[in-house]
Amino acid sequence: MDCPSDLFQQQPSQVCHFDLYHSPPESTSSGPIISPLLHPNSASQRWGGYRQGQCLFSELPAHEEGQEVDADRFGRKSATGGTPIPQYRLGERRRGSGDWSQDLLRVKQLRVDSTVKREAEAEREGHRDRRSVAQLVRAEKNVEERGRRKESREGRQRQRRELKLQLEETRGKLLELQRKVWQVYGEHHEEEKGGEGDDGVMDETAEMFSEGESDDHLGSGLYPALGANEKKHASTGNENSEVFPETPVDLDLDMELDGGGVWLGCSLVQGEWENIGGSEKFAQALKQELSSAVARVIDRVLHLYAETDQTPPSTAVLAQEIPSSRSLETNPDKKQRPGVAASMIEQAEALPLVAKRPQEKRNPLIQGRHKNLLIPQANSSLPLLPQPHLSALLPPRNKDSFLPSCPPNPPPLPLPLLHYTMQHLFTRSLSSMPLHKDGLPNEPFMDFRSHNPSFPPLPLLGQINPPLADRGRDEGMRVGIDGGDTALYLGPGASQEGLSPCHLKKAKLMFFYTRYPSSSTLKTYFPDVKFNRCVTSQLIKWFSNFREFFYIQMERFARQAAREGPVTARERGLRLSRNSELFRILNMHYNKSNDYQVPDRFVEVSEVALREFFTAIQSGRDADPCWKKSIYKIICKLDSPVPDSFRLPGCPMDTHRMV
DNA sequence: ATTTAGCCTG
DNA sequence: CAGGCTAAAT
Repeated sequence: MDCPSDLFQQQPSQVCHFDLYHSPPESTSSGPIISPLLHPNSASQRWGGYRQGQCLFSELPAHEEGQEVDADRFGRKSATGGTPIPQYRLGERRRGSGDWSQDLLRVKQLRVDSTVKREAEAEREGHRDRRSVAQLVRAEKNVEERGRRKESREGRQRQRRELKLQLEETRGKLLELQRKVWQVYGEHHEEEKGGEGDDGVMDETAEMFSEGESDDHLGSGLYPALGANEKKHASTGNENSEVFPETPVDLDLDMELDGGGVWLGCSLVQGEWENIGGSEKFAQALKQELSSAVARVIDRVLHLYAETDQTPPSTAVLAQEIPSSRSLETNPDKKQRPGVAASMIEQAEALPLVAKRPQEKRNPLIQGRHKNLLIPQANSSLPLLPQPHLSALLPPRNKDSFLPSCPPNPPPLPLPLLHYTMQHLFTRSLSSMPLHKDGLPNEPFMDFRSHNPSFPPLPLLGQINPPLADRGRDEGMRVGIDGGDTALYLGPGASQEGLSPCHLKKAKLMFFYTRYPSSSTLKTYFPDVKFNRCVTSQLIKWFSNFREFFYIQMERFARQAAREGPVTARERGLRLSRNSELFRILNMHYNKSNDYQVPDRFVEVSEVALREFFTAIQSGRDADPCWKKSIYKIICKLDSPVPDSFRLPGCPMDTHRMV
């Protein structure tokens, strides 16, 4: 199956023009952008029917056309409508309603009528036909004049509603998609190990939508409640009955759920992510698919709005659709679509940040093999966190292989900013999915709680609106923002080609947690960066430089300690006090503004490094040209998960440390 | 062939 | 911190 984004691009013509009177009705049904993609079996049919209805509406007053069809088929009902039926036909009808031959005649007559009408229609389109009966044409025209005026009002409203509906439906689809993902993942998860994470996925996915849009019907507590379906059905149905009472839109949710091919069809085969590395694949695929698909859908719908209806009401409709109940700083950069786009962006930006706050629990001390004799007991609470590198766990080029037709950076669309915002929306939500149960560096919060107790949690603040963050979290998987812990997110809100000083700062802070981030980790933690080869290697290089500095300092101080007196060093256990010169230097380097509290974990890792250097030097191992390698090996195993707060764009700031 | 670590240099 | 380079891994 093709990737959604590709399919989107294959139907650009559907969304371009939106002429109420002249364009073929197909152009009005640009709405089902995503439906056919996600549910190729059901959606096309549904929308086919829908489209037909629209066609009737667009070209003629619906009742008129409908009755003409009826008349053609049954003969009888023809004269009851508003159709300008010539007098003789009415007379005919009175005469012999039961007469078969009369009926036959009438049918013939009606056929003639409809032919005439079509000709009139053609004339309106500019193809004049001399043979048309002048009377009929005139009558027809009168009706049409009236009809058109009505049409122009109703049509416009209807168009708006259509779009609204389409948006609604799209949301519905996506919710279902999320739901499906949850199901699939949940099953998979239970089969495999059971345990943590399922609800986290659900939360994330549910939140992604419930927070992002009108809360009234898609809101809190949606998952995994079964009521979600009914809820959505109800709301969509109501809107439908208001707009198209005769054609309720059946969302075919059950069918879709049974489809089984939604995600697996997106170039993901279940077996592919049923192993450790596969989880990451799956998360990546999920991100890619969802972000591109939804962003495009929203873009297009908005685009249609902007194109077809620039009058204030459209804004109102959309605003109504997506109540921006959050107080936000207005973002001056994002005004390219005043009203519509702005509200969308605001809404997306206002998404509560997914802050999983680490629990302040001490993890068991590991007095393991790295415990040097030099180090007193009191010294080390250093947890050995064997954290295999993601890169080691992933098959090479995994990303390319499972998303063959999806470019990592989809081409820009009419509303690039919005697109970006939506990507962020999904990046934020999905990147927090607890897919890694075994504590990979990419999955911070699960392990962060249990393994990284000493460092004060780093939740988020920023644009978050607390009430939203509090919404609907089961099991305390994610702890919202609570008052004490405040880390601001500052910095760029938009995607960047290159890396900014802000990113550098963030990278340095990240170094406190991970000395050897994989490139996929980096991509996860720099969602506001447009990654390409250059940027990726630059980031890698940064960390390489950080390590270099780190190891140089370690070696320097180890040598110094060895020089100054091994005995003293042994007595003091080579502790790295926060008052020490070494600490000061490290803090200066990685946390220049000193607005972030250096995690204890980093201090512990530094101690290990210092010790290793010290003992290596003492034992003369440093004569070996590659004596450092063994140390590097040790240190690279000590990476800890980066807090979730780093997943957000911009620079994390620990306001605790503000002095 | 590509990616990445590490070293050296400026 | 970036650029160039090599080596190793993939």
